[in-house]
Amino acid sequence: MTKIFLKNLENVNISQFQRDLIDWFQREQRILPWRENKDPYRVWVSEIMLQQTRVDTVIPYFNNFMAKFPTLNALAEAEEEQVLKAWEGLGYYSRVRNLHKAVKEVKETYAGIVPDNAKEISKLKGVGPYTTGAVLSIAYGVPEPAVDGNVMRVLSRILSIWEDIAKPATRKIFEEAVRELIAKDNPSDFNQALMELGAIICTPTSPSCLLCPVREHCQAFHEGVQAELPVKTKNKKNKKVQLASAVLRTVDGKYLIRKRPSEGLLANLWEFPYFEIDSNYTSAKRQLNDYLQKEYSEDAKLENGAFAKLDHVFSHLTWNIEVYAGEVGGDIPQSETLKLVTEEEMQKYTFPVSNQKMWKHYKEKE
DNA sequence: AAAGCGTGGTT
DNA sequence: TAACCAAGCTT
Repeated sequence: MTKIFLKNLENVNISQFQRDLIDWFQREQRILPWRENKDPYRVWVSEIMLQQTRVDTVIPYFNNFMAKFPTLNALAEAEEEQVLKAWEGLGYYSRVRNLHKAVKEVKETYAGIVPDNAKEISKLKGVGPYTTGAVLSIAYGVPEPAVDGNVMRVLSRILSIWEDIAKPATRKIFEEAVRELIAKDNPSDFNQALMELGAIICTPTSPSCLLCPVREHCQAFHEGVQAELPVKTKNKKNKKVQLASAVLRTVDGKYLIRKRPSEGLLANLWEFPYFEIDSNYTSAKRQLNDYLQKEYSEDAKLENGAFAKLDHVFSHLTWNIEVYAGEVGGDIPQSETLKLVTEEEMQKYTFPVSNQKMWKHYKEKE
């Protein structure tokens, strides 16, 4: 495996490649809020937010997050509830729980200074191989690889590497390639330039090779096979799950919400109670009614038809949800994970987008 | 190694 | 529409 790309590296004029790439980045890079300075905390937060998430989506979240938690210590001292709320709608919520935990660790163990070496920073929760390299190179100028999907795509084309980038083991091949290619005098711009190139020129479909600053170094371009790279095996189909959920209101206008478990899907977020439908049983409404009466209240009463049927697609499964409205008594025993709240109080809690969709339909129905 | 983990945009 | 994607990490 190693020999494949080392052989191809012989075809690259490395110092010229570095100059062409970095010159282009310094000319053409996008103006982004996390590029205002190289505060390691800001770089770190941006890298976590950008995991599997588009730049345009991240920008407003990043600005809001920095306004609320301007420094590492501010985030470390914040309440979990506030931190999760700042992430609401961004997805992959374990990212922010891990970040919060890691920032506390840095405050306690490293006096609030983000470690500047791989050994220490990679031990932090949520900091994997990519984020380690990104923070070290961008914030501290350490020549470490930061191999994300962009970098694998770009280098698979430049070096004509045909390994399957969907396989975890493949990342190491690209890390070794970057170690050979990286500009030791400017690893920050070099790593960012590889990613920027992947984001705006060397795109997954129809790359803009005629605008590419390094096309003369690109073996896939010379062979005309850029459209066939990178090699990436396909994902499996999503599993579909049928759910019935209920917006339950008391006579004095409070709504029943519950907190999800601290691990797994949408951990620690709040939601309207739901139930997974057993298709071998009777109607969804009957099942939901039985479930609600058993779990929460003897007198939960559902309206007749579902007021909404909606699909919510996750990365690995799809919820098909029937949503019912109903009424409950106000004497339900509340706890840390079960509450009756007014519409206004609801704003403090963090809900997944699936729940926000239900609420939107509910309000439109009224 | 492979599966679990969100969301919104594009094709 | 369904599939695929977008600056991955954990278990």
